[in-house]
Amino acid sequence: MMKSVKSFREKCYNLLKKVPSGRVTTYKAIANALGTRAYRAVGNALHKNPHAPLVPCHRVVKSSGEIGGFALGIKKKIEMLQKEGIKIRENKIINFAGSLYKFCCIFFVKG
DNA sequence: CGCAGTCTAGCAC
DNA sequence: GTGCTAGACTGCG
Repeated sequence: MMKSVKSFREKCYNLLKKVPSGRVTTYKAIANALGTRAYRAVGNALHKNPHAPLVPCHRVVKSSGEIGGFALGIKKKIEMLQKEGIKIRENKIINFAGSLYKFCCIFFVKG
């Protein structure tokens, strides 16, 4: 069905780009911000992430506080996050709640 | 701990 | 062009 649906993915990347350094977000937050429940679709879009350096897909983690996955490898994702100031133990974020970033502001302020 | 739900992208026919 | 499968998740039992 030739779905010219670039809105979903584009929005995903757009939201992700709004995530500041030293902060992380969850797939749910993105899906929720997009107004959908396709957490997996978000991860899928990020896996194919055409905006690799443009979109910090490594700043996206699971809602459980785990890293989740990464096209280049979980370890790489962790190292990148740690460099940004995020503390990670094994495959889980320590200050997850503290490093977690929400798209609330963009929904209210719509910057 | 395991199953079901939800959406998009890619491959096959 | 249409249909089916897979995938970086989440919530409930």
